[in-house]
Amino acid sequence: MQPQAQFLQRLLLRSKLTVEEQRAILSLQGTVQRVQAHRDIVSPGECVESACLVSRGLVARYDQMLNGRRQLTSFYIAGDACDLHSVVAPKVNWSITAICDATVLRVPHEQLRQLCLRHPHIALAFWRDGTVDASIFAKWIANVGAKQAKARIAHLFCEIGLRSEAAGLGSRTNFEFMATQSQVADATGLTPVHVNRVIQELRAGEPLSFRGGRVLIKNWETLLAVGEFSADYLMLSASPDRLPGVGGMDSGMSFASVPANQV
Amino acid sequence: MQPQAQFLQRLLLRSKLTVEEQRAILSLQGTVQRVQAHRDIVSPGECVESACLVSRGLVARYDQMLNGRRQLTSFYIAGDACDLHSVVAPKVNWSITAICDATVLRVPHEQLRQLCLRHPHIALAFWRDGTVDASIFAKWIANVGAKQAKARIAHLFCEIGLRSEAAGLGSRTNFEFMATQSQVADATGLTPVHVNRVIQELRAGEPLSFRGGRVLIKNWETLLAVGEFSADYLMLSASPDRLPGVGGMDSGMSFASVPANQV
DNA sequence: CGAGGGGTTGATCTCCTTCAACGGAGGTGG
DNA sequence: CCACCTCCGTTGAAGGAGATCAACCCCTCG
Repeated sequence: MQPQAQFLQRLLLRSKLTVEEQRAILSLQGTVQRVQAHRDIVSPGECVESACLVSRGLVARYDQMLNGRRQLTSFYIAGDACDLHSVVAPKVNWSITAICDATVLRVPHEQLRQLCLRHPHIALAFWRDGTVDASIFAKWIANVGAKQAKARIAHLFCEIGLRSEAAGLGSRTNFEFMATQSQVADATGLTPVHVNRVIQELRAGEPLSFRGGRVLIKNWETLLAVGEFSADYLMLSASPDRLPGVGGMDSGMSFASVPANQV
Repeated sequence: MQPQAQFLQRLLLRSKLTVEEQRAILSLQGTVQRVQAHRDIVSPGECVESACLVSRGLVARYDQMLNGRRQLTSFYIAGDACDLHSVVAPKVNWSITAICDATVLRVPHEQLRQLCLRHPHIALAFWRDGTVDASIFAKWIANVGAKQAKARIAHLFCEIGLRSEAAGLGSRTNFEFMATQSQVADATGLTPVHVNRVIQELRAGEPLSFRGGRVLIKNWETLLAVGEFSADYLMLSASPDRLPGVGGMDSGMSFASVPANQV
């Protein structure tokens, strides 16, 4: 599937868009960029001029401390835009890196701007998307700030599982997660050594296995409980949303899904 | 100053708006609500129908764990909208609470929607505002996940200081912060006892005093260093932004500041 | 074959928590 | 006006979750 279609699919999870709006998104032009594992896509201080749509692989945003310690603040899987907010705030002060070999589509801001100004509902969909991001950030604060190691790690796996499923990349109990234990440590604010021990506990206590970039959750309910996980913050369940138009209803508009090849 | 004007002022820190757009924001109608300290304004599971502009006092968003522990995920001071994203995502799954006695203006989503659809640049300003929020969230993850207690607390004080200054509520080294040590603990993922000890260290080591809801920073540079604080993530320094219009430039538009009383 | 990255294990250390108690300020009611 | 309560800040002692340090193994890859 082409990256634009992946991205559209993701937007449609939460936003209702007309056929015309969908076409506009599908017809975005960008340059495909392959990124090696551990290479940074964006670095602090940059003023970026394009946004990145992840089309393959795993990408993460992180902050680096002076002592070298790094803290991942979010993961982005295929279909996610790791950078969309850069349209309204192009100056970044964090890094985005490829966790494993990845492919991204770089879409110039110029085009996204046009989209936003021509199609207000697309701007709102982008904003909504950013809101989900923020909601995940907030949950991570709670995760890292107020939970024990085992719960943090369990929570992370639950999140990635559900997001992968929603993105059509697997099921919540069996999905690819190309991160090392060390990267999980960076995401959960723990050390690799301790992550290792906890993952062994989780393996022993049945709920999951994590090996070679694949997560297999044997007992979803247990893992939910261990991670104190509640899915609402991902905003996946609600039906896609759209603000009622100014003049009244959206009568006469079509919201059918546009097949990806129809561009 | 009326809350709408405070809010506008905040938006103008980062977004450039025409006189007309500014007027539209100033003419928002809402209901003023006084909230006692420790009372919740929004609770998880709610589907809110209005957004809250903080006009006086201190407000915070938090998550509650099953064991009763709570994690604050952000503070909102006068002028901030603690809830703006609810326009595009009205279902909330966290709480918003008044840290001290506070006054908020509740603006119905209906009006904000109208604003967004009639004035695309306002939608973008709102999105930009949400992006700042997200940026702060991300920084908090790094703060809580990768720093020691002293640095976390120092960082928090730096942030609130700068934000207060930007909002015209004091200077970065002398500002009101009506939180208890216990609430600082909830924000930094520490225990009240430990926060107390660390604050004493900070007092002894000169950089700051924090008593009776007022922070006095005696040595800003030291505090920055201790907290490993870098202000860019607040997006305060850059000049206000505006996407270039579709047709071309913004020729003929006025971006002068509208006096608050001129509505 | 050697190098390097990732996973695993054990021993030790430490930052922070937990538990428990006390003092002071402010508010309330007798 | 004082007794009383509650919330907040403060202090001490003990305990624990996780960090740190240092190996070692396995696999892949050049």
